[in-house]
Amino acid sequence: METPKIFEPGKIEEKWYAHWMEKGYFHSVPDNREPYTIVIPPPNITGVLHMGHMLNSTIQDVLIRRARMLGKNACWVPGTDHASIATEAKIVQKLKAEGIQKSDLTRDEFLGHAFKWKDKHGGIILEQLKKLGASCDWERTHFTMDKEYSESVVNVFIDLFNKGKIYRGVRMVNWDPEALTAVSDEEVIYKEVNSRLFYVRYKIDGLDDEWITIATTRPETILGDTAICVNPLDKRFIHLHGKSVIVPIANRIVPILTDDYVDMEFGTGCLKITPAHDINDYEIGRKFNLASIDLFNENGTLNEYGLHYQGVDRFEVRKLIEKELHETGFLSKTEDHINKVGFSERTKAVIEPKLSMQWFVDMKDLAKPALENVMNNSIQFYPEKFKNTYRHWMENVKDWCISRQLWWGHRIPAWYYGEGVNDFVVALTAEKAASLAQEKTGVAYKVEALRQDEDVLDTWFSSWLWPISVFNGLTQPNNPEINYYYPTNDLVTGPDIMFFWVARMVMAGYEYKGDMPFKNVYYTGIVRDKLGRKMSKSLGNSPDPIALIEQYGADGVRVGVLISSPAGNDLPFDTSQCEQGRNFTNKLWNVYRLVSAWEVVDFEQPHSANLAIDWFESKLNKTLLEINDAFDKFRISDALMLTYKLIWDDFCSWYLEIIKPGYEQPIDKLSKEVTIAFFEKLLILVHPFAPFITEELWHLIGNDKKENDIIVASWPKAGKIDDALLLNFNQCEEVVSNIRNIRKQQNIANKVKLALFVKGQVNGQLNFHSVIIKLGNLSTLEYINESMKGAFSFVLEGKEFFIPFGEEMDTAAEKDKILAELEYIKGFLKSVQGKLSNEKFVSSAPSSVVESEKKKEQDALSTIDILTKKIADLG
RNA sequence: GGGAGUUUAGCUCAGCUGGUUCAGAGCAUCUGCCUUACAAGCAGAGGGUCGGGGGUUCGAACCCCUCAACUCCCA
Repeated sequence: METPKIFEPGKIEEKWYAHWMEKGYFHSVPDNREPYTIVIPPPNITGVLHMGHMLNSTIQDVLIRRARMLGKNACWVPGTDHASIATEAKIVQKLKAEGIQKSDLTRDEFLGHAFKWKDKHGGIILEQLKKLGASCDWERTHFTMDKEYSESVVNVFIDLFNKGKIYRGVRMVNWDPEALTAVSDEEVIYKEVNSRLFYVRYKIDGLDDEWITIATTRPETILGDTAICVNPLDKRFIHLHGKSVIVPIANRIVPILTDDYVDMEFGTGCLKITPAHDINDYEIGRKFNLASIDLFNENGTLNEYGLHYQGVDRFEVRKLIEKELHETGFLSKTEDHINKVGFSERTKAVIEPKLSMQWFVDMKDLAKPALENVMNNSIQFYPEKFKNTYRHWMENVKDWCISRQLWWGHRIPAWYYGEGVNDFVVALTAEKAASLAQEKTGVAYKVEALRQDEDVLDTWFSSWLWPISVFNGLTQPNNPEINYYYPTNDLVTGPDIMFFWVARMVMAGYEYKGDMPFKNVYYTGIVRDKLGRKMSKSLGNSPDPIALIEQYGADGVRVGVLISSPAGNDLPFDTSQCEQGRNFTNKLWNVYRLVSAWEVVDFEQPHSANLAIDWFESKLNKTLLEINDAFDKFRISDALMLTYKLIWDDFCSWYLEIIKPGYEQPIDKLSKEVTIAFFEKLLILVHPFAPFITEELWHLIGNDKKENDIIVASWPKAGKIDDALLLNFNQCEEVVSNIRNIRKQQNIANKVKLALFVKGQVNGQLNFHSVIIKLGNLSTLEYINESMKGAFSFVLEGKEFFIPFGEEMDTAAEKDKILAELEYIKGFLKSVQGKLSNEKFVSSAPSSVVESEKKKEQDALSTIDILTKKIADLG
């Protein structure tokens, strides 16, 4: 059967993935090899593969596959994250569509629905990763709510509580009125929005017709005002110090305070204080011991303090109250104003600062080793610039609000036995809690009398244990696996979760293992569309990765995604890159087509082939060192590009063109064998990037019998590099290019054989004489002592090359060309001589630099000489 | 408001300690070729005051100052 001209990836991907799985190549168990471990950033259980995962996972797979080939015990641990808010929202939505309200369900009923859903639809994304070729150890797939994992999470909570690092208290938190839960500072996204500034008049109490005007963006919170504040230095208000005002609508009397927090320049210089609904007001409230009036219900509507607005949504109230203030004469004016508003990362709802009882982690001590070990490069960031961002966050780290008013997640192991603020204990089970409660109070409590905290923990409170818990390092400390695989090697993730996840894993690592969780962190960029927008589901600008794989092949997409994605830089993605990737796989395919079609006959190897083999061996070795170096520096795109060019340019365009026998000619045995050996090495180098086609070709070129697969082949070791040879070949390439150029300019068909004469070759032949004859399609290559008239010519390295004219020839054009060249060289000479005649340059520059300038001068002079003669010869 | 980063060819990016690795790569473009591995290809070519201005230096894409634009992080 004839080999198709075009590689068809769809036919082989599934076959090889199944084969790899069957052979258990992805599975790792501890042995005496060096471990190489990556834990996947666990995608949300509800997630589907998007371009970000694609980039991220491809990089991880490249690293894992190369490590495997380097003989390391490669282990890539996959899994999913329960993603409490996102998943709960999804389940609630799904139930709603079925006519079920969450509020109608008990906690257990709800969780029953959730788990049922998870079992059915969860983990689609892991199946999608398989299509990409991800060589994860699927036997190690973890889920952050697995039994043992959950135990770790809860135990860590208990431990930190017992160490005094977790506390419970009333604090100002970020409230998401849509998800009805508190969220952490990191989950709030601030955005500039066009809003309005309302100027509202408050009457001074006890004075006749004296008013003070405040400016606010949130008039609906007026009902919760408990003070007015001015800057003590503000002369405009000195006469009002110590007075009180009457809050409009609420008709409450509140004091006028002075504090230098107030910016005299902003608005009217007079600030209303609503301690329950603004973090800064809250601080002032604490300072002056103000009452705080919480106006809002959990869903963002007003409560009984909202008076006649009770039950109305906060944004609706803003409109209504504007109207009321206007009608009653309290509103003096409004202005357009741009301010920053916090939005929930998950639900996009406007965050409401709200006082509430929550659980917090005290971060100060945890942050110390985490900061130190990144700053001293024990943990290395790629690119390094992210160290700055990391340091800034760590140095200003705030306590972490970890309780969420949700059901989907790890329930907080706190048990309440009374109504007092401190009437609780923290324990793994109700039984233990009962005995602890008894210890604490001296009273015996029945298990049934205890109420467990209703809240669950922030998702990241489980994710931060990921590198430890996937090896059961907390439930079974010092088990052989954790001791072998931890610390892991590389973490590949986006900079957007540096604080959510990376920083906290580092903290947990030092707290619970006394060691870093990973050695290197590679931050990928954000995948953007052509217009520079972040690819997202809501914008609908993200291509479906699976459709891309079907169109271009997994290998093509992998190459396309990596071909221009330096660490930390955004990846502007365009499908044309996948096209390039696909073309590359097709190129590989055609190497096979060519080589496999060669018929072997036992005859002496042509000289040109012999030369080409020596040259390519050096070239391959040299490039291999460069590729390894690029990998060591996590310059993955560079490593790919080096591989790409080695194959496309050096191997295909030069090496194979030299080796290739003429049409229907056989090849000598040795050349074919060596060529296949080269091809095998090249396939190994491409394998991490394009696993499927390389496995297919590996078998097609004869490894089928040997019972081995490329996935476990050894990464080549670089052998000898002959630099002189490489240099000589460069000259050969230039000669050939010049010949081709003359052909092109003179419209000489490729089939027409040309004669080439060289002047200035003193001893023997040109390097690569036979190669030049073959690639230049020459009838003859001869050496002469005198310049030749009536010939095209070019100059390289002081040697003159001549190609005699055919019948007709455009001398004028040839002369113009030489004149232009002459002009350029003369300009060049002038600049070189300018340098050399500069006293200061000659005396201060290093002698090597001066020498090289002198050589340039000599070369230029002799070239000018040659060109001038040529022009004379042309007449 | 505070901090970090970026600005080099049409696009995406390399460019190390200031000097022959110095103005590069890939893609795109243009021009020839359906040359028996590949037109998803081959061969050639043209593209840049290295964001603007100033300075240091014998010498600056690289160091310093300044202005501008963009991106990200934090409040």
